[in-house]
Amino acid sequence: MTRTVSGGTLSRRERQIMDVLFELGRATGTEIQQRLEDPPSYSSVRTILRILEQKGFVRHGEEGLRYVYEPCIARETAKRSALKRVLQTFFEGSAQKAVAALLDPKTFRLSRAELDEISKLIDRAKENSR
Amino acid sequence: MTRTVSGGTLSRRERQIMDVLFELGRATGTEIQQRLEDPPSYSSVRTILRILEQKGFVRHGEEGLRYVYEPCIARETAKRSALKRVLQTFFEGSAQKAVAALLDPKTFRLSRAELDEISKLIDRAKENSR
DNA sequence: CCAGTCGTGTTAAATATTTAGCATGTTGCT
DNA sequence: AGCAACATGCTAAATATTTAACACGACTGG
Repeated sequence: MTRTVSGGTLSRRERQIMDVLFELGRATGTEIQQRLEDPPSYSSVRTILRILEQKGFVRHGEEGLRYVYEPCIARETAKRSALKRVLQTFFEGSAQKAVAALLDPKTFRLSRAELDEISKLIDRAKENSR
Repeated sequence: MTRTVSGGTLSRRERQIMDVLFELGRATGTEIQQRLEDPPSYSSVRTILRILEQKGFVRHGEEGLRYVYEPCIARETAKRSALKRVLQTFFEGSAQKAVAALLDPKTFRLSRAELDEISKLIDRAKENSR
């Protein structure tokens, strides 16, 4: 079985760090440290980064002097699997229900323009569903 | 600071168990055990349930002989905060982008009827945005 | 050139998590 | 009553995670 990032395989800190990396795309140890809650020492952050790298979730490139880290998994893939997990847990697997929640004005405010955009997407989806 | 379930406060198993509980609404130790990946002994599951209860994330009622557990946090609240987290991490905070991903036929297949339903929701949202 | 700064590698200790074992109590059945 | 089945409480050990300390090399400014 493939270890998946969104799956429960990661420890707490590991997940936090992965989240930062997905959010930023790529980041140095320092940047990551700054974004963590209850930030530990820089040294600790690097340790976990090294572990994540060993596990194959992260890779680094050298940029001048320092390392810049990024996730090994395509953002798209991670996105999808994160969504799937939320769907499974909270929306009985139904994308429709999730969309409904996203449209709920109590939670998220969408501008008129955004709503129009979404309308277009739906029309397009309807095309394809024939 | 309030400890939030969707926040990174939980350990791996704790999270897995919370996910099951959110999915099922309420469940016994045995049911939870069955749904865990790499299920540990029943005994272990109960230990973590007790910890979660101590931390205030879960409560139990006695049902006949056995305990039935459920999350302390309203499903709705948990839903919203899970969505927010995904949005923040993967969609630059944009609900629109998330909806787009949910409509992507590569990932989720929505029936014609569902698409129509969503259209209605959007129309309603447009009403409110005036 | 030399001291100071910055970044990394390695290692080991502290802490948290996860696991399971055993004692005990209740129910139901023969 | 006595036994088996099942559930919980408590406790301790095994394992994983998290943290930081120290050593070393590269670059920088005086």
